[in-house]
Amino acid sequence: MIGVTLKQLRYICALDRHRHFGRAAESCSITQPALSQQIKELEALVGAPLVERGGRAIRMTALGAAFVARAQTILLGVEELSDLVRAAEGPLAGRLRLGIIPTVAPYFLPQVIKALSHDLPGLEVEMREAVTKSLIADLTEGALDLAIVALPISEPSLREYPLFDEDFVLVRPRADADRPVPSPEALQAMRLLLLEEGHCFRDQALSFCEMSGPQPRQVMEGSSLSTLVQMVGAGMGVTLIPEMAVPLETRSTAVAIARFPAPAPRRSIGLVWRRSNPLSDQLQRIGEILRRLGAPRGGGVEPVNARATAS
Amino acid sequence: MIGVTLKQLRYICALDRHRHFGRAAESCSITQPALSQQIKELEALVGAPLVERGGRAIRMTALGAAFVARAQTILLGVEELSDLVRAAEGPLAGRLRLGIIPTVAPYFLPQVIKALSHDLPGLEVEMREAVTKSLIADLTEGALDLAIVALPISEPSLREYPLFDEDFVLVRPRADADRPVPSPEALQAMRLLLLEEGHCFRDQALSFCEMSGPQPRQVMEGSSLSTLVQMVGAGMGVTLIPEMAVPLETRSTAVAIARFPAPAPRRSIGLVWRRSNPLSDQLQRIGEILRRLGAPRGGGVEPVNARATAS
DNA sequence: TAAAAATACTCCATAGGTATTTTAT
DNA sequence: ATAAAATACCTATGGAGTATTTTTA
Repeated sequence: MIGVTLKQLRYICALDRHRHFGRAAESCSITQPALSQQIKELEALVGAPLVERGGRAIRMTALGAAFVARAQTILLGVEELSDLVRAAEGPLAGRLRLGIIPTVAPYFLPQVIKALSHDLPGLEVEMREAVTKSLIADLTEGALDLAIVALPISEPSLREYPLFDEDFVLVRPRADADRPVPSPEALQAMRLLLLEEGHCFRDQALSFCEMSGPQPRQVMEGSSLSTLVQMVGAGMGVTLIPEMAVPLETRSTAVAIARFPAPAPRRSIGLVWRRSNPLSDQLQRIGEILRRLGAPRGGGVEPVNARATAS
Repeated sequence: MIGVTLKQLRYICALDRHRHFGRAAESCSITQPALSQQIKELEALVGAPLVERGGRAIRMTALGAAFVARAQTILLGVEELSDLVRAAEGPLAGRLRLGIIPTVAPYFLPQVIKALSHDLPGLEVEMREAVTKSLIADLTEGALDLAIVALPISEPSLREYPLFDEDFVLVRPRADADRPVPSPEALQAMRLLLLEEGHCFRDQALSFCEMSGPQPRQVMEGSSLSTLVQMVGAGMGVTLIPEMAVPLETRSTAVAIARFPAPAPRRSIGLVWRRSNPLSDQLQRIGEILRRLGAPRGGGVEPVNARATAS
């Protein structure tokens, strides 16, 4: 493929994303004819069409799709060249694109920001909050440098770095505070409030209750832990939240917290990043800094009744 | 690293290889000032020197070396784009750069060439004979598409495809033809003729004799199996050769062949190629074609005394 | 007929060439 | 003193722009 240019690869990838010459061109900050020309040139080099022009909508040919897939990894490699340069500039500095899942963000992020801005003052953190699947996709595509998620991810191209484990606790109406802590089986009979599809925390909670199958259950959905706790306060059911969420979410609501006896449901929170990222060593240093923070304290508002029911 | 071009990556890699602006430029078919310009431009983009200019000899900086390493994998990816296109053109056609180890080449290659030119007439095979280490290096660098070597290689980035296993046989002076076949231990006491360092066959033979350590032994070296057999004929000692070499190497020499009783020393011959090679499926097809050939027959000149001693 | 891509052409940025100077051994 | 790289300057290719035509749903 002598003669291809990185520009051409960028253009065909943009075209693959937008499926539209005009918009793809715009995304590349060039005009539509310029992009058309380069695509045409690329197809001439390849000797075969990469794009199916069909009036309204365009599609990639089979070869085109395969071509784009490879082109993307090449472009990722090129992107990583700049990370290489940054890595050589000594202590991690510049922009860090950090992803974090919604069930961790509000409770852990403040400490993360504080620790990083203290230990790595040259670092400018760019945040993105999204569910695991979306974060992992962004990571592997190079749109993100680092993510805080629940482990394990088990993606060979990604490096995992555990930070801490934490228990889940039960949130129920304050009126139920003195009742015994329900077993997983008992939980199944109660109206369980859960996050909507896509949140890993939802799956973790479900697996604790052994409700992994698609059986119809007394389940309602909320879009944030905060909402769920409010719903519990309104007497709509019970829910699980991670321990780190306790201080923030149970401040002034009519709910009670109860710990489960061992084996309590738990999750492991950690960092993930591309193994191929030249900043890998620096990212591990960030891991060390964050691990030193330990788990966000679930203490503070540690409710008395929790210990009462547990003992 | 917005703004880098593939040309610049090619140039810095050439400079890394040649350590000389003039010759690097020549290898890229441009003039020295043109290359100097592009390197300078690249260093401006990076914001740091990649090359240490030291009058006579130049060196890469630490960053430069790391940069070149990544650049090479990027360029390999680009090379593979053309393989992708070839793969889409249906039956394997065009140039195939095939490597093969010296202890297999003379005995197996004729059949390989014959089979490939029959089944894949569009294929133009480009040969390179070298020891395993060199072939593997060329494979991973993309200078070779496919290699015939002794397995296993155990390189994660390479795919292995076994073709056949074959025994090693003992070659000794014809005068010794009626003696019993020596045990591995007995072999250690004899003067064993071996290939020079680097040939995997040497190591395999040594490991059979359990002479893997660096103990001083009665060992002499030759540079080809043919030479070794001639030396045996001259009464200088004994040697091992793979079964496939028997017909060609023992035609008119005063040597006798003896098979070892089980467990006889063996080797496994197979293909290796880069997993990332887009031609992977086609290369496997080649594997299927070659596997159908079976092991090159050690028959033909199968010596009588071999069976005599074995029974 | 209307939206979208291709074509025609023009321009300018820049990669690369030649000639020369600077540098380091 | 000499080999090697940098600099100066020029040229030409080709990438990108504007204007326009062609295509097809």
